[in-house]
Amino acid sequence: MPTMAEVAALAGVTKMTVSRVLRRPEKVTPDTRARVAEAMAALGYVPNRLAGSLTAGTSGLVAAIVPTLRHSLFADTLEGLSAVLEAAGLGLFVSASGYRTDLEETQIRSILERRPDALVLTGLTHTAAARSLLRNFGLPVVETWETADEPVDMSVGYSNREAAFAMTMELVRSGYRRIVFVNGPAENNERARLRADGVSQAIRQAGLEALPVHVVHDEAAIRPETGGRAIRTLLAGDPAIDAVFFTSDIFAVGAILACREDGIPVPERVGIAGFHDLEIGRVISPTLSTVHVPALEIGRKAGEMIVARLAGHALDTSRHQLGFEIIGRQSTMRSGVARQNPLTADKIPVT
Amino acid sequence: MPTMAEVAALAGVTKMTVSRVLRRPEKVTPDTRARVAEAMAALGYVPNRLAGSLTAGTSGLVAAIVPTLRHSLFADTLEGLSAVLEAAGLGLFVSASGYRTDLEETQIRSILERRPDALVLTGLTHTAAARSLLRNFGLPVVETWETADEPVDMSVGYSNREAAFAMTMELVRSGYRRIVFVNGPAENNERARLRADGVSQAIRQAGLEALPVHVVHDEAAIRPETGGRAIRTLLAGDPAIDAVFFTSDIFAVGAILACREDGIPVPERVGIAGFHDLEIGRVISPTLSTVHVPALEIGRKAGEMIVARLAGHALDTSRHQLGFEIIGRQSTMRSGVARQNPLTADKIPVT
DNA sequence: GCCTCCTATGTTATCGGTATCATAGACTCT
DNA sequence: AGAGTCTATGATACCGATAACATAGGAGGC
Repeated sequence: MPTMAEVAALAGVTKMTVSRVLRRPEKVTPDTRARVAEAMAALGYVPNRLAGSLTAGTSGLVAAIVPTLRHSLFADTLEGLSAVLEAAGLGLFVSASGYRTDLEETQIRSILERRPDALVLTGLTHTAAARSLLRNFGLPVVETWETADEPVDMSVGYSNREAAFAMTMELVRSGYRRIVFVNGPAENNERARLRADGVSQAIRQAGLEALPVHVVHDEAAIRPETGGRAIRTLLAGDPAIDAVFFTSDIFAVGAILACREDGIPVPERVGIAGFHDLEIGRVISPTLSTVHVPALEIGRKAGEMIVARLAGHALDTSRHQLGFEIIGRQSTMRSGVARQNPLTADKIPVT
Repeated sequence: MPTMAEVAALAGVTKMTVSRVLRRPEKVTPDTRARVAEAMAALGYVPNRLAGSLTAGTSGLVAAIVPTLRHSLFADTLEGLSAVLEAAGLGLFVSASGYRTDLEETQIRSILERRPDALVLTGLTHTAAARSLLRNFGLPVVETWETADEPVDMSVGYSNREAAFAMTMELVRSGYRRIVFVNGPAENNERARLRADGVSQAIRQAGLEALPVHVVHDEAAIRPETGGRAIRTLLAGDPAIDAVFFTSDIFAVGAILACREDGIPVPERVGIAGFHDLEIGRVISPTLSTVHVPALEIGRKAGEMIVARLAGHALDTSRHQLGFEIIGRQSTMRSGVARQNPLTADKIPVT
């Protein structure tokens, strides 16, 4: 494997000139530049960025930790991030934490050994050790999906509380009166807590009876079947329930399938709403009402924040809140009920 | 940022001893080891792997290039890859090429600068320059999804020809006689060519009339609408067509939706089959017959091959062919037609 | 008790670049 | 023509680790 020294020797110059040809070509005579380029081509020279980064003190690498890649939300975020980073000449290093914060901490540690220029995390739930490690490191960090009151550094997301509030209001507006929210466990999970908050606030504001949140526990295995089981349990326990709002489209789709099997008409007998706006919600019948979340945009924005920070730009955007959108579809669209237009994020009252 | 030298000074030893504590602890007295560990903790020392890699000559990094992350297939492959690599202490570097081989070449070049220990590519379609660059570099390379006759190095995938053949046979078995295959452009695309081959071979073997392949051109924008348009065009042009086999579930789902809108009964009037076994095919009504492809397994296997190679193990598994599965669902299940059980990969005649 | 061998640790050189400062020659200006 | 200023290139040191060899001290054998 040829090194810069060999290229230099062949071109009859020193390493330094070769280095300049690569990173400051305008500082080198066109003539020399050509000779060096020729030598590089002849030897098939590929610069060693490991060595370069060592002196330069910047690796050109951005690391991202997501819970899993098998969820289109996170994949979308990474795609958005990747596009922005690529355009800025930065590389993307990816880790999947499997929703485990302890594992995340280990991963952060091993990631820091590679001296990334920035780190993108998913969610706000990190171990105390991880938080202090990152703070001490002084590395640009973007926490995504949830927006923090006290982020480690920067954050991009949307308001889970407002989104859950808005979707619940949409159910109310569609004529549903006995609404249950199906959520993941709220301990240690800011997102679940905020959504539950938003729902209960909407129920209160609408003057309806607050029903207990139905908690499903196998969050890591987010599968349709879980939603199916949940709705069966709920309707068996309280037949007067007329709408179920799931914290994920995956569950909601499972619920629709279960209702279809059981002959329970959706949206007439029971309205069903989801969260995330996944593709499956668009093709299922009835189509699924849901909250569109800005997955791709979160990634893009995270990338832009990082690029700006690395360029030494202002930090005034260190907390960014993006919009969501309430998508009203068939699964909550009772005929005969007068409805207003679906809400969009900017019409939502800030709570 | 503390360096190894500072840790050494604080612990009253030399850098070399600190280095040993990190990578060969058994070579160091428990006593010294403890003192060094204490010093590392006190300083908040995080080793610099950039520097380590430079001397050690191995970066512990595996790079993967996928067309996009927004397709669950590739995300699944990366997830499988990531899991195996993580277990082996390797990191994952990801690039999205956007289906453009010229961009891929640029990315390969910039990836090589980071001196990864191995590279995972998607597909076999690479520029000549990229191929020779990789060959010269002598880096372990795994080409995924399509299995090559002459891979750059290693490859993992499944047989697109056999899969397309099997699905077509399944349509024949279900009683369809006038079958059209909807494919992407086959020029410069091994995968599309192999699938078309498989279909036409099955048609021939069944003694049916070979209809021209319907080619959709906007492959990069794989969207349901494209499939809807395709089936409308086809049925308008030749009303006797009784089954359409799409090269992607996305298209097939669009076709089902279009048929639903147009009042064309599926599977009675027309059978519809897809490829990939995406989640949407499971929830749409009628459920979609499709070919299950081993996305996650491809990633895992690629990871295993890399780990084995880096460990210096045998190379006898440099080409690996995984199985696929024919999933017969409602969209091709005409009532009244006697059918055998769905085929699985190992029952498929090798063609 | 002396020699050998092993073990824990130290010394030195090096990995492949880049930052920094030095220098020679060309060019401008008076 | 001489002094000052640029410009292109070179020389040197260093980034933060590890490999390879060196060495001191203790254990074991006779």
